[in-house]
Amino acid sequence: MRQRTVIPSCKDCNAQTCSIFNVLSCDEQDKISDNKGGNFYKRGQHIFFEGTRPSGVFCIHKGKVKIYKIDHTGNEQIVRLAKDGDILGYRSVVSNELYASFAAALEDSLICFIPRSVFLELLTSNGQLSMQMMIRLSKELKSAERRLAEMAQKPVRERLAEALLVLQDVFGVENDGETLDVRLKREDFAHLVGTTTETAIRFLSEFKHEGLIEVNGRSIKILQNRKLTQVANIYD
Amino acid sequence: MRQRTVIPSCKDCNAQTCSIFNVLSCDEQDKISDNKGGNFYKRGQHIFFEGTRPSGVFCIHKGKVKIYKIDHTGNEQIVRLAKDGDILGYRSVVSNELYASFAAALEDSLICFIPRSVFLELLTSNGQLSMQMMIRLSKELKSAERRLAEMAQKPVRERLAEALLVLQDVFGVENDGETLDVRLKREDFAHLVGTTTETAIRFLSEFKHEGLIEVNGRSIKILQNRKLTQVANIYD
DNA sequence: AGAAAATGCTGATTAAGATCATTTTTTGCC
DNA sequence: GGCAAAAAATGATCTTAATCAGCATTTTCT
Repeated sequence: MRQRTVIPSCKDCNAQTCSIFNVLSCDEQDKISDNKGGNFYKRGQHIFFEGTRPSGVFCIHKGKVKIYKIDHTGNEQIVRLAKDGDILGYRSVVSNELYASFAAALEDSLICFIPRSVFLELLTSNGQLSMQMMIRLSKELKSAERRLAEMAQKPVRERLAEALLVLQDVFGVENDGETLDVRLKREDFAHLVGTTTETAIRFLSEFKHEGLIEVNGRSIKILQNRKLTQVANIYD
Repeated sequence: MRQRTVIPSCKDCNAQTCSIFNVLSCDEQDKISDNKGGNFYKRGQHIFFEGTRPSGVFCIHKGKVKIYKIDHTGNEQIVRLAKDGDILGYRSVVSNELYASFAAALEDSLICFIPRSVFLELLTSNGQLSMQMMIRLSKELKSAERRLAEMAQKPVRERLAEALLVLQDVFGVENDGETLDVRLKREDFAHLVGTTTETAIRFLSEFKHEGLIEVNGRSIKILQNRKLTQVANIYD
């Protein structure tokens, strides 16, 4: 029989320090630890499905996740990315709605699960936590509105350049200081940028030929941060 | 000398009943009334500007507002619409950032102004209000992510059909039960949908010829709700 | 390790929508 | 009410990116 996944306590969780839960008291952390579950998700495995009812929030102990939508023709669009310490599914829990997106692991991930009731109780009892939650939601909203506008205003080449910088920002780089610490399929690049796989491939090659990035299969080095920012037409 | 605009008290505000402030106690309402300002904005007038620091939140007593972004080429994209009872600028106040968008009146509007400190104080002292705020932010985030995906996935025709239904939903209809209770320029339709004015005009004419809508200058009647929903490819 | 399947790449063609140009109509203003 | 300016409408052309097709390479699974 397969061994049960070891679920780390919140107290011992490195991710915790950079999550919105870092404002919790020891007692409150214990409350989560005592009530939470956890699961190991293989790369590609779904964490939740659009249209289903959330029964709690997920907290990524270690891993990388994409949150995405699929339209009626089967076309995918990634709306958010998440990593260690990030929470998933909180939007739907807060507004008491069905999931509006899918979530799937981009790499093997260990993800905890906090029941809805426990999460909501903390949210109503701890003002600091609810403020953190509002700030989190506000920043996500800002990011979503920005992307929504860019989707209409910027051509694919610019959006792809920005996506590379976003990936660098969100997932960081490996020890060499320039290789993106995430390995996406070309398809996922396309779904992130909002284009087709072929077009994503073409512009990635273009960036490679222009010396902006170095490509080695799915591993990508960002060589010219500054220039890529210019290509992306980012001012802020 | 021009007469000072009469600022209505929150207690007498019809809009209040459908705003997130409907959870406030009488004392809390008084606190807002005592500290708030107010202003009359002519159609087209700006309410706030991207890149500036918010010093409070706006609450629409009566009026219609667009929140939009402008890219480096001067192209506009509407990210949100607001009406009586809606709050503006709360996203930036909550996350303590500069405004990420512009806001301008779509019609002559009377808009109150609640200082940042007063708003934040209520938000930290009233758990119900902060929960309302989280729910509001969650729903806006859902809407923004939905639009972001649709921007990538749906052609202009479908997005325009959806925009018409959104306008109906947000601003409602006039007494005849089918004329949209908002008069937008074709340009604004384009900026809402994420296309050019010419393309917006062409598809509006198409809908007119197909008998889905009736157009009379800027006044638009939605004749076939159901069919428009089909054109928009909306399933939910 | 080797086969099957999935992914990546490239070229040719097509389609959607942007851009440009011009005319007509409407709106706002004195 | 009339006039200038703005907005709406329409046609022609151009551009971007999607689609389709075919082959190469990498991954995954046994």
